[in-house]
Amino acid sequence: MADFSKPYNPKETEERIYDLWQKSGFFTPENLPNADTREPFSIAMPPPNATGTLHLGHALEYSLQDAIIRFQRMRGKRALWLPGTDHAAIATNTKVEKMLIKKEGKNRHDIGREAFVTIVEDFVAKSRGAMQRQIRQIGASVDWTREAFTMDDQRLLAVRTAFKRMFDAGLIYKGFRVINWDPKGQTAVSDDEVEHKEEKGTLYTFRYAPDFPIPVATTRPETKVGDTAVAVHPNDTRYRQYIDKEFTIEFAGTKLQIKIIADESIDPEFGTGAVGITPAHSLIDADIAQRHDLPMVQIINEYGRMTESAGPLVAGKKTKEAREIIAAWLKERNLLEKEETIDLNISIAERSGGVIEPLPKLQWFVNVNAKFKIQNSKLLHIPSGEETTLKDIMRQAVASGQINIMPDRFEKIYFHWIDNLRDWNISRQLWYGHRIPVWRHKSAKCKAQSAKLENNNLIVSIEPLTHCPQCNDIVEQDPDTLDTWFSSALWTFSTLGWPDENAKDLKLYHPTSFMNPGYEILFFWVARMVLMSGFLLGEIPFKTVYLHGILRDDQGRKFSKSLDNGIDPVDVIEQYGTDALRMALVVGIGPGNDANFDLNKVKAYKHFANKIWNAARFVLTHIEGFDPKQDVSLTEHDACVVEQAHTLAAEVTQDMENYHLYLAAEKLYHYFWHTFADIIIEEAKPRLQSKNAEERISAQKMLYETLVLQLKLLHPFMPFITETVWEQIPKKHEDLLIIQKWPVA
RNA sequence: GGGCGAUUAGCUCAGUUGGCUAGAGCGUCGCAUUUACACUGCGAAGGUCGUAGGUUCGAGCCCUACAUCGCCCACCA
Repeated sequence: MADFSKPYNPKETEERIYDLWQKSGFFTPENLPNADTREPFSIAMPPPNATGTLHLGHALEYSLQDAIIRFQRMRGKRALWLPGTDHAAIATNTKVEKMLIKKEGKNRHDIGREAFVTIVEDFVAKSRGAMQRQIRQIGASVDWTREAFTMDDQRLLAVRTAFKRMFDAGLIYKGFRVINWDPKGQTAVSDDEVEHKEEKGTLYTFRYAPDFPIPVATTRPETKVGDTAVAVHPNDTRYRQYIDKEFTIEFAGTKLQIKIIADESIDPEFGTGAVGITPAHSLIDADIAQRHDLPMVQIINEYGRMTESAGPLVAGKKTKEAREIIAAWLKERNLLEKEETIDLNISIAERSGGVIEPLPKLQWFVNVNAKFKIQNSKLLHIPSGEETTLKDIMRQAVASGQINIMPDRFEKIYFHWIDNLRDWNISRQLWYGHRIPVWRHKSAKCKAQSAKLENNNLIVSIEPLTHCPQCNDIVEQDPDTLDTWFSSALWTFSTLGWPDENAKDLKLYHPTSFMNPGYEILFFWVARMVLMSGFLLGEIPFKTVYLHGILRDDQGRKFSKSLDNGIDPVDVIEQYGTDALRMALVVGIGPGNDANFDLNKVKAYKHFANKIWNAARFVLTHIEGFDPKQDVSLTEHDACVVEQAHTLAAEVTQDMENYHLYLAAEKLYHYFWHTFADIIIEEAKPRLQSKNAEERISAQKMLYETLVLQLKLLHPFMPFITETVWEQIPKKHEDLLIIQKWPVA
């Protein structure tokens, strides 16, 4: 029991209270009173990356989710909050490899796949333990018995099953295409993993040869040894006469075959109105090349060096060196017509920081535009048996209102992303992650190959294979791993028993009720969950998406290692208590808004915790002899006070239901301090001393009731102190506060 | 280039459907004192709600333009 004679000391009580809750079993919804008659309410916790420790952003996320799950639990829902961890393939692979390079001066290729994966797994095991402790400290009422990991056996089965079903439906294919290659991380990345950074660059306007009729402009002269065409607008009168002509050119020590083509996508107003097409090293050029059936010459390799095909002048050189060599070559021959400095955007791999080099490579893709027949659809406007596409599903799920995104403005951003979406590259040349569940024959061709397989010798399988089930030849697994978001996209249902479609959890808790990610992963994760859930289950993964913003430091700067402005939530909790931190992260921070984190705000809520403590102590010492089971009638004044408190309760409930937690919490704070403590208690003091027993008992009951009411209302936000005070209070039943009935129906 | 957000007290920010005499925390200044609580109470100063127009009985909130800051998307070569 806490010592009521001293100021509130969170350290003394928080761990004990968390244990009390956990031992009660109430985090597991089956253990709640009358569990079977309760309506389900579920949240899948966005699994934190297994890359290390939790930061304030996680604390914000869990404070919101815990407030909601506690509210719903008290409201009588069968409340499930399912925790877990994400293996975060690329992030973890990158982080551990960096550590390895720093410590031993070796990269993953130096030590080999098996050794590297072992090191990563050890690292992840340690991180997960630390993160579980931190989640407890935040007070998160998660069901630990259902804890999941994106790489455990159950999730592995889900990933392979999803892959196979998509492959069988023609939605996953292997294709040779120009993709975003990260030379630093030595892997392909998806479009969403590419960031743009503005930089000054040089725009060179030149001719391939003195007699070449059309000048072109480029910021990357080194790629011009890979050009196979020049594209102009079909209506451009300057160049119309050259369309379809072909030129053989000696260029920078190599021979080019340049065809003049007409393409609508060319802007005649920009530059010279003509574009040199490099099919192998530009995603846009690759599209144009495909339309015109142009040949592709790869002149840059995976390490950012020029290949033999680039010609002897630059072969083996780094792209930057080659750029200067070719620019000089042009200058010498008087082919360079103009050099100007312009702003350009360079593409950066978000994890490694490497400069993206578009390269043609064989990769696995999810086809977002392929039509397929959807089975068992519960999606609005997409009936079962109808042809649809993954894009359609993603769009309709939100457009129909079946999924509600908060704040609204992100719906527009979401639609815009979908409209411009290309096929999703899901293969990575990393070693940590779900290996692609495809096996190929080592030697001879299997006679029993499925006609469906567009590549020879491939078998897609849920069970791991050593031999081909048909011809018994030895097979080996595809060396690539899956994009980490492939497994995360299954999260809402892979955690509930899927692929067993009859799993009890899946039927009860899916679609989940609430999803609370940061807006920065709207595309990476939220959209992909809609895609997967739509295709595999024919339903939405969640009903409400509440996007939270980013926390910055007190000067509005991002938290970062280089600024060394990081704040460990555990330190804040040590100093001010969990409840204070939670309030500081909830009050006044609306959905989708970034917020500056100020320790003064936490301090203010620590004071509030103390205020609750003292007010409760006052009430307790002045209601001695009062029995809550006894029926007492209130004076008119006291009845009025209680009624007003209930008006507040109704308002707060409304706010909670609308997920306006930031308003609910602030109202409760304000009421407790400036109405309950400053006015109600002060006015009650003389009556508590009154000789008139009726008046005295009425005042006691009034104080008791309003305090109890507020403890319940505050519990979702400040669970520790409210539960601690609750322990001290005389009550009708000796149950924990965590399962008390919410005071508003 | 396209889209979005922010601009409210010295600082950090709320303000839910237009009703506001514009609020909170911190900070500042006065007063109180063995008080449930100094992690306190009472009170005060401090705002032409970015700028300019408009709609309305009424605008911090709605509309239009502009300015500043920030974010997202996009390989005008």
